[in-house]
Amino acid sequence: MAETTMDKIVSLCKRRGFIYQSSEIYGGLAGSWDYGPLGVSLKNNIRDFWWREMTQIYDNIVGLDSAILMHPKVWEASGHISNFTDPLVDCKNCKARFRADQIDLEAPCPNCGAKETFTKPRNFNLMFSTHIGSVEDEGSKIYLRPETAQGIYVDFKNVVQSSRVKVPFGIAQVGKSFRNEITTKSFIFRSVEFEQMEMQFFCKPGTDDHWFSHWREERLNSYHRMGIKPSSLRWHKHDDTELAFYAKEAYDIQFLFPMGWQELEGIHNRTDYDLTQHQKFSTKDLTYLDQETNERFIPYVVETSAGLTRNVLMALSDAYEEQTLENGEERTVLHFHPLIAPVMVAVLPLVKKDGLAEYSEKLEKSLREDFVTFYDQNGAIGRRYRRMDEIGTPYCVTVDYQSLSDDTVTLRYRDSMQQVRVPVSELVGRIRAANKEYVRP
RNA sequence: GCGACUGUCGUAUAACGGCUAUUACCCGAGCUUCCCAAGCUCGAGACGGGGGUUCGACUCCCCUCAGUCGCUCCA
Repeated sequence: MAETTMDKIVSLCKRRGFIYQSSEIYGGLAGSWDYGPLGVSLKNNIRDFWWREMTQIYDNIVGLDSAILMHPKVWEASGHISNFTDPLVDCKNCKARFRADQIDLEAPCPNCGAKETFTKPRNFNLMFSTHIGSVEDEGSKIYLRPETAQGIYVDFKNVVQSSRVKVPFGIAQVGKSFRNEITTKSFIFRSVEFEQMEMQFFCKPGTDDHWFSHWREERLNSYHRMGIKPSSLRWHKHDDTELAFYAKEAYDIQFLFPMGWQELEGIHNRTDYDLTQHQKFSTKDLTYLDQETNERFIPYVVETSAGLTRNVLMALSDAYEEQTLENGEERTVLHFHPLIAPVMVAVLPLVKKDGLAEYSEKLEKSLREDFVTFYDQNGAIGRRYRRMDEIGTPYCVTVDYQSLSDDTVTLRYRDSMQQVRVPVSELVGRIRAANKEYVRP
């Protein structure tokens, strides 16, 4: 089988309208990407799949959409600001980070004892800043959020008081985040503007380990349900040197991208760190009262944090296949699970004369209520099948002369290329059934 | 942010200090066609951007933007 390279995926994405470079006619902007007609459909489908699982299937998870721009104190409380307003040094040996003004740079590393391993003092300006109002001064400086999680923590009290949730419960949010990355890399894998799908699960201290393993299992299973090859997914546990300062335990789900194993989603036990910080900085009481036991506590948080845009790249990488058919011809096919395929069904007249085109257009319109459809009458039928294969359309419906007399059509399956004769009246049911049984080849 | 390399139609490419910048695939219009990229005709489409050298620059030089690889970074 031909190797799936990033070049091939980038090329397909541009050619077929999945993803373009931002501001391309002006020479492009590094680390920014636009989602074309098929790309936005794929991205929305992945987002909707996640949202449906999290807020509709599971118990006790509610949704939220918090603002991208937040009070600057949020980022002081979270620790984001202190980490870039003060020059920092890293120990190259143990990766520990220190404020340059608080340690002796000539001395051995206080953490691991290694000598002369400090980097030069640097400012880490990972947050984009801007100004509210038309006057630029320090007082009006605000930031674009570098993660969606803080919006959830800050609204914790509001959600508890307004939606009758009881611990343990979760808050889910999908939204854009921004990081002023020093290097952007590997197509859309790391970009300055990206979308996150995060769920913060609030639980009683002491139950956090249970919920941590619960969510680890659920999140990996979710990718299996999306049709991703299990052999392309694996766990990566953060050891002590990789653990963020707020985390008690952290695992990443990694995916085998064309450039190697990379992080797709993080499951982190963030303890009560964030709520405690916000309680301290806001001076508002963020404790939770358990009415049954009459206990008051700050909940622990288990976070599932997935990159939506990374999910798009995963879906493309996982689905991409170049096949050599039995007759020696080549085809490129995207094996998207029907749940996320940008187009569900294409309707194609075998030829475009003798009323076949008219019949097909009418059929295509009638299917629109149930599926995302596409109509194409242009060129030989085989060519149109290949075009649909290349954008990952799971089903093609072909109208021929027999259709005109008995209202049956050919239903052609993308992965197997097999065809069955189906009455038009059974089409929707057949496609729905096939979707339920779908197994990625 | 540092170093090395690379920029020609959507993709992959060819050539050249000087005639209308080559070819294939893709794409569009038409003909043909009763199920998997067939064929024929026609058509659209490119030298990343700016500056310099030169009678003349896609070609040489400088800057810039973008990309690839390695380091760094990824609280």
